[in-house]
Amino acid sequence: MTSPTTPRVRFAPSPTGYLHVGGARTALFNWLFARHFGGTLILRIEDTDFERSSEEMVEGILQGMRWLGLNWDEGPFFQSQRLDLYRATAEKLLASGHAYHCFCTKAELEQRRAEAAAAGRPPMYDRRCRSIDRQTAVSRKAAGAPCAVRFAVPEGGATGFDDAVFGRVEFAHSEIEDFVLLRSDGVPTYHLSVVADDIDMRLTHIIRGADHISNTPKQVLQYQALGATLPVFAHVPLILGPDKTRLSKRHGATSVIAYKDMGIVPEAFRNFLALLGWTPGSENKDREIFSSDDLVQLFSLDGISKSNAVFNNDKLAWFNTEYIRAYDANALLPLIQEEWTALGFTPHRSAEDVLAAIELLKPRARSLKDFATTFRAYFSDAYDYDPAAVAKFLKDDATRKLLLQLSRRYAEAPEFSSSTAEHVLRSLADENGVKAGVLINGARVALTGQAVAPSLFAVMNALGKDRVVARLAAAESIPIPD
RNA sequence: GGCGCCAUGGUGUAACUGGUUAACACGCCGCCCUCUCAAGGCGGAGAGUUCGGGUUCGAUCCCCGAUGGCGCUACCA
Repeated sequence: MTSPTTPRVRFAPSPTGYLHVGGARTALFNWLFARHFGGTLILRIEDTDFERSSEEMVEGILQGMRWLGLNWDEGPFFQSQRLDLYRATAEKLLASGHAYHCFCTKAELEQRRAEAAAAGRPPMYDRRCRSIDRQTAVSRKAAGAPCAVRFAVPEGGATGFDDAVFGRVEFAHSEIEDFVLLRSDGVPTYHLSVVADDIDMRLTHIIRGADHISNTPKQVLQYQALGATLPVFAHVPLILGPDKTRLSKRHGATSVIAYKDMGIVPEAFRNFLALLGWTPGSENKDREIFSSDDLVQLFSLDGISKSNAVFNNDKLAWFNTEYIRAYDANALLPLIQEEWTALGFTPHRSAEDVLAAIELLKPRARSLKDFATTFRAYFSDAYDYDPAAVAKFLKDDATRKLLLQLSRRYAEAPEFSSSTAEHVLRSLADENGVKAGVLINGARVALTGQAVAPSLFAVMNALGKDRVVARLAAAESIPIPD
């Protein structure tokens, strides 16, 4: 037996230009697993499909991982730069008789597939090139005949593996076709490059999407042919859209960065994602909020569920409010600033006032976006009045007149605080036989432009005397929507 | 079509190796609080565990079948 080794895992996306939700969850699980055991996470870019890959395309993936706080220990490695390894591996398989040259052209294959389908036969490769003996194959190749390399799947029996999530899974060899390892242009297919790399990188656990379950026997066969020890496979169920079909653009955002752009806080997204297809055990069943450290400590392959999970935006939104609320105002500020600059908004208040306003508002924010949209009036004097709010609370001329009076009283008052502000307002209402609520609601719209805000006197306190006086005085000139 | 996997309220999940009024969270509804809206507090509706057979004194849990969903079925990954 070998000495106990720390796990080595990998996240191996293909470079599509962005990190999608499913990939992010796979990355997260690998990261949690590695961190839990003090292991190593390797980032590997599977870019053997040159048509669709370029080095720039990886930036989106890195960006997504950084946003989620997922760091890696080795890489990124690019498969496009490791071609020699794959060719050598194919050569080994060829030499040991586990693989053979195939001279069938793509067109021929397609035609035979069509015929098979028409005849109701399974559209598998008919293995005709398998009978060409090695000598003639080599000379045909040397003569310039283009050929691919296929794996020779054993005739009878079955190949299986013990999945850490799904348990024993087996496939009959009759169901596995002689898959291509090396294309005729010498570029490896996924089936070859994953195995060659996973062996070369000494990975101990393969944690990846369940869509790879059916591919796994093809890989197991190669491990065996190569005499390599099998890693532990752990397939993670897929993430589905609300209609229970695989999550795609149709369902809205699939890119992780799109959620950042929606004003989601990374901790919220990570927490949400972690709980999609995994539970930290029944001891923690009444808890939903887990810090990064909690997740690392609690993570285990045992908690991974076998059934696919539906991505639920409402739940994500809930996590987001929880996290925004729990954030320290100082820590929230840079995230909010990003929103501001994105919208070309500049706050006109002192750093201290900005922080105080954030403190006041964060318990009611649904998204970081709120700070740059509906909460503008707390950070700048340039804000808009929501027409619906004006129509609801500020259309009455008498109310506007009273707000003007209120403004004067505040201006004349010796001191200004939440409690004195409230006292002054209620007295004015009493004197005029008006309900305090009328003035309160009107003042809220005048001060914030919104019908919805924190407690009015807390708002006044956050705004300060001068702004309150000025904005109330301006109430009269707020346009009334038709 | 073939092969594989999965199946607990609308959603995410609990329910120790078969014995629970099937639990929690999101969402939804109502009430309280109240200056608005959230939040918060309280309460409620919503699944008898996809369906049908077994095994068992007893099945969400074990077995078989059906149905449904998903995945794979490329010289894509």
